Amino acid sequence: MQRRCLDDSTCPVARSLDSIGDWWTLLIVRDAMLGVRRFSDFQRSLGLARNVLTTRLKKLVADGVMTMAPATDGTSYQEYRLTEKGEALLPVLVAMRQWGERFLYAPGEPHSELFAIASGKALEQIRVRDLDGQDCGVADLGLVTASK
Amino acid sequence: MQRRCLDDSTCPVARSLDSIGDWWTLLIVRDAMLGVRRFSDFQRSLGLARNVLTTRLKKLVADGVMTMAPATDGTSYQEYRLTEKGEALLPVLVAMRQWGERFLYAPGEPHSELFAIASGKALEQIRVRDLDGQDCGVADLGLVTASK
DNA sequence: TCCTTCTGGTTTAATTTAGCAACCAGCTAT
DNA sequence: ATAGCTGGTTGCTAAATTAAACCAGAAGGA
Repeated sequence: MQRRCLDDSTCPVARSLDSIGDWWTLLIVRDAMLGVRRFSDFQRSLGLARNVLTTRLKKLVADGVMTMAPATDGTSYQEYRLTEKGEALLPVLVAMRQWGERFLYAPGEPHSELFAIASGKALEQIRVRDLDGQDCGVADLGLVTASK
Repeated sequence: MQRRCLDDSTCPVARSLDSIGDWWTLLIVRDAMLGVRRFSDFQRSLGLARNVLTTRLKKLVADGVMTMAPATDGTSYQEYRLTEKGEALLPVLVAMRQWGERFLYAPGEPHSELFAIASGKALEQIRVRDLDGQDCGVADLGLVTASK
């Protein structure tokens, strides 16, 4: 009995979850975006079991979300870095972060927040729009099966 | 030994994952957005075990993402619906969908796609921007701890 | 050089979760 | 009335998660 595999799904959400839906995986990606690169730093930062971290990193590398490369700091150790594919998960993490900020914290409760280094300003709220720029809610959307 | 609970984290991503990071949960929310409301319809659509569906729905209701209400079709059964909080997960699902569309399908491979019913047009690519409207990549962002 | 610590894991064992099938009581349609 | 649907629950097994111990190679210090 294996956990259901969704990597053949025709729904991109399901297929994405097959890559990044595992427990801990998105937190590893989040940390990687903040500059964490080394095995022990991930482990310290997240506090997860080392063997689990091993399997998660292996899967992320196998899926092309991260790469393992020799460290750039002179030591003969290695580091894990996000690929372009991995960095492209930024909108997912930001959307999740904004949802959490809005619904999961009491007013005044402290939480971390992203800002743009260049301007020092906070981020715009992510919205779903169609190609005309019209905001779309759940009720405004339909689903088709295409093959582009 | 229980699976790590992250609902006290100061990072909104972690706290969000505590609500919606479980296996199957985001797929249930996705189906709910497409109009699925009944227990057996979720089960048929997703093909997950019924006991797992039960615990997922209970947690979603407990977390305020969905509600259980008497069905509107005259029968005395019940239906599960997204709350406003649940519908607010749309950007998360769209971001995940767009990531999957871009990286997880071979050219020409068929997959489902969202469109705006009003205009018939597809969705704009979700981007991360600061309040000036400047596009931000991973390297352009910093993290602070605030308490708004 | 020797000793200690850090790194990046692997192994083992205990606990929890997921998947499957069977079962069941209360509705509904025929 | 009766057969099937609905919305579960229960019990079992396989797999995943956890924590803790262990380990070899590299780095750093005396």
